[in-house]
Amino acid sequence: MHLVPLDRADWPTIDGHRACEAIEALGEPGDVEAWAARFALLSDPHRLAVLVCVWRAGPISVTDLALATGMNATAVSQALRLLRVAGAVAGDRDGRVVRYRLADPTLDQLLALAGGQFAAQGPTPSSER
Amino acid sequence: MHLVPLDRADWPTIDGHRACEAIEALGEPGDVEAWAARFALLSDPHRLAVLVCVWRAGPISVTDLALATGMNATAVSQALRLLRVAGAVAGDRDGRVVRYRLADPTLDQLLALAGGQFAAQGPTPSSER
DNA sequence: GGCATACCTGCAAGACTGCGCAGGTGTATA
DNA sequence: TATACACCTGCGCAGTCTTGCAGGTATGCC
Repeated sequence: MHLVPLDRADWPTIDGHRACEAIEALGEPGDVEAWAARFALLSDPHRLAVLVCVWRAGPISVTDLALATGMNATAVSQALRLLRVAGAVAGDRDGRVVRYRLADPTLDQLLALAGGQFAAQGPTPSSER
Repeated sequence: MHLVPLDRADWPTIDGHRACEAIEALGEPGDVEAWAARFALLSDPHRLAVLVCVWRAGPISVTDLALATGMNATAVSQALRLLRVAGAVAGDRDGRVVRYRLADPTLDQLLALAGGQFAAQGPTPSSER
């Protein structure tokens, strides 16, 4: 059960089988990188704030997001661009207003896991909206 | 229901109530930042790889982590330092070997959510270990 | 048609982060 | 006691990311 690549075959080891389990756990290299990219999307406080607002406050405009987060409208737009190209959010144009909504179901689960601790503890008006 | 801070009271808005909902969703400012920090921990592919290995391959040494991930042992140690001060992992010394294990239960859930798609699809040895 | 509004897009400055090297600490072995 | 090993810790460099400004595009209203 030697999953160790040939170029690392002579590297030192403590528990060889543990290393093999670890390699197995990593699966395809691309998978870890893809998830790291997804987490990177949530790693900036401002961007995460925007995303939480989009998640909980439904389809919402850039202007209102700026008001809610206290950010510059340009910064909000910039953050949304990243989220958009990553497929996290999608915008629907309504006249000259663009309202953004969550587009990635997995992100919904992720935010729910976090939101269970920082959003639901607040004065939730009526269940889960 | 005006949750808008006074210094933003004159900012433009599209749907005022949406902005209020968004502010409500954010809760305490510190909460969002705390979660952003948590996500930032998982945002680096190498660090995430280390964390996944620790998560799935149980208590494992720095040397074996380096072998599994293909990283320099110093880089692994560096990554572990960040994870350690953040409370994500903890190390148990056994002679001159230090074996690391997951220390944050919330991270376990987070990784399970991601792992359900990149780790469990591989040849899972025996259920969930 | 002309103007104001809502939003998007380059560009450059600044800050931040991760990596590798060199050196140090603690532990087991001869 | 002396040596080898596993790991940890400052330091400097390179790469990346975030931000703000200036300018552009698209839409609605007069």
